[in-house]
Amino acid sequence: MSTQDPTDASNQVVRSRSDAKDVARLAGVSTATVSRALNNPKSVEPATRQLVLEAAAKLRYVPHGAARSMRSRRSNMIGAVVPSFDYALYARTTSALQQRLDESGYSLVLAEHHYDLAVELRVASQLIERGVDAFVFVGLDHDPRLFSLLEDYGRPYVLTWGIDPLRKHPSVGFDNQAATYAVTNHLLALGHRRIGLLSAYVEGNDRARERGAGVRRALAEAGLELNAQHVQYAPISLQSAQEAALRLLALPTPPTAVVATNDVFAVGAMLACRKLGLVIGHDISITGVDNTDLGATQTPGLTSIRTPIVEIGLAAAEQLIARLEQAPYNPFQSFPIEIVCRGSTGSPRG
Amino acid sequence: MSTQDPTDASNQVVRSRSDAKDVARLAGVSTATVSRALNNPKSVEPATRQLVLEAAAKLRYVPHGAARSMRSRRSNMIGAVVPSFDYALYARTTSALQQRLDESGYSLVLAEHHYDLAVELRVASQLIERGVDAFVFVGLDHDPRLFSLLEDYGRPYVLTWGIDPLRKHPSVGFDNQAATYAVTNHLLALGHRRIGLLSAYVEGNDRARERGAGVRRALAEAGLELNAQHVQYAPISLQSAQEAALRLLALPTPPTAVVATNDVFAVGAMLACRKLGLVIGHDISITGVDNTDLGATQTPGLTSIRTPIVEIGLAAAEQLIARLEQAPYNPFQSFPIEIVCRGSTGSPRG
DNA sequence: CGACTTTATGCAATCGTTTACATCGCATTC
DNA sequence: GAATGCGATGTAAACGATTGCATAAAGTCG
Repeated sequence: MSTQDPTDASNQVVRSRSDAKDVARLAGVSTATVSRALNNPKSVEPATRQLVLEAAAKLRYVPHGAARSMRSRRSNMIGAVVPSFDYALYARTTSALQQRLDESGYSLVLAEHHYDLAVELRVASQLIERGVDAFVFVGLDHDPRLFSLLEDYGRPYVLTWGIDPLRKHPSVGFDNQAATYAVTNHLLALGHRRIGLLSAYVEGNDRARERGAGVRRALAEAGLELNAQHVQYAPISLQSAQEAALRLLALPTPPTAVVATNDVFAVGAMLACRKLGLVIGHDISITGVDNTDLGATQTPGLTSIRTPIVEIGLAAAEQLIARLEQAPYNPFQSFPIEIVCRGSTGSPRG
Repeated sequence: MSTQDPTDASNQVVRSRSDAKDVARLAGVSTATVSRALNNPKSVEPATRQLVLEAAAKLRYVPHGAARSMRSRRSNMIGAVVPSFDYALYARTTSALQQRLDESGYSLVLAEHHYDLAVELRVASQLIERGVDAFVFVGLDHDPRLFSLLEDYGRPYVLTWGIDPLRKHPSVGFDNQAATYAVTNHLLALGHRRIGLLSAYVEGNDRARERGAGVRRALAEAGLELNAQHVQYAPISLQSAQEAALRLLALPTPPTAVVATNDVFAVGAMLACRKLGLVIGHDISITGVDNTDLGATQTPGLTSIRTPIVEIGLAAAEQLIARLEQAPYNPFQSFPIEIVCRGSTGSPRG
């Protein structure tokens, strides 16, 4: 447990890195046998295998992955390209992904693109250079050249947080439109008629676009429509969400309810309301999407949609592992979502 | 922007991966020149360089990283081993780390150990196998064999979120003890005498240990001591923090203030208080550490300590890049912290 | 018991770069 | 104008595994 141990007994053992040749020599076999004993145990005599394992352990042998992947054309690394994971959602999904990959001996290489599809293309190319065997991307919107690249280099991939409606690209996620459709209907049922939308920029972001569409569809079905003034876009941060919400609330006839396309925006809106002295759930209703701790712990609690944050990570990992190991897999997986009602929504005043 | 583009014009160009030999042929030079043109531009004639770059672009050449790292013994990958990044803090630090690394052409390989130092050792070995050039670890507590391994394989590393008091291991962070020392003094100044501690398990977690020590030191200097009953340990999650806080509050003489070793615990405690109908900031005071959005957006806002979450990631990246590029670097970097007072703290009742 | 199969192992080529060394031409200097 | 040096380029040998093929030993069968 301690950080220090200057007299570590292991000093007497090997100091510098040893290779397969060293192990082979110590075990009295060829490097071919070392390789087989380590990677394909049943292809060598159990006794030989034992010898090799002992030699490897004694020499603290760590195989040279670059050499392996050069020859075997497999690196056992998976690349994940996310918009940003200084964002609880993607961090959780990625964490689940990493855990599942680790169980099967894969490592995760990570890159962010900060909602810039050109950057996404660049980092994906970089990850191909690093030799990753397969990719996880977020969302359905991508530069077409990304798919060319993946095809050229024969890298399997899976899109997450949405299902490709054309069933062209393997994807795991849920129905983003249904999420906001559900909360909007909830607000309509409570009697709201002037509903605002607080959204992420939709350029290159299908999730935001679909979530906006869910609101519009619900309103349309109620014979209403989304007033252009009642829509505000912002970058994903509490600060800018708060500012956007303030703009919304400063209108001559502000909305009585605000649908935010995610919990961060919703909490930003809550901050704005508190600043203006509005009582959330009475003077104004607010909903989020993703049901994060951030929203759930607010006072009052944020009405939101539980999305399959962890499930997406696990399913993506499983699909890619199956594909890499030539096992059967389900290319399209959609998870259910569910509304979680809390105090941030109520009937409009008067 | 669209996901689909079946008639992508790029179809007519190269389909499968091309290597340096192809580029050399097209440019009319040797592979050595290709390599030099790409990696060490000033060592070739500008005109030649141009030729190579054009050929590379035309063929959509992506170098084979494994081959490169095999020969050059450099992979341009950095490994980060964190306890968990389904935890806002580490996710933010890692995000900052990734961005800074990306700027300099490095990729980030990520692993989690979930507070198990044996797992940490295992994944570190796995990352060495993947060929990472250097490592970032969280905290000062590690298995001594981890350091042997790093030494054997000559991999530079930096510890984060704390400064090695013995100045043995390069480290960037801040004084964890000072954080809780500051909030405890704040509470003492407000008149609190019965102060409780809500902490993560300290085994293998120097941050938690130091933060506990900060409370004890502040109390000792005030002639008080931490009642053993007033200390509760829990895994890092809102749910378990809430449960631990309820145990604390159920005591015959519960503390009038609770110091939590991080914001998640603090917010868990707030949930517990709300459940019991206690008015936070009046009936009871609560403090956190790390000044996260989660705490800042609570009602009332959580008094906390701003810690250098992003700075740590940037400094770690810069240190490692400097070391890998033989530039001068500062192995020990300590950042200041500062108390942020909000409504969750006030004078004790009566 | 001989021919044929199966199994375990070794030999050596191979993956795609980088880089030490050799070479060549050209400019500089006396 | 010969000697020298230097910069740009090519040649070919690495880097350390995996794996196709060859081989030897052991097992199977009529």
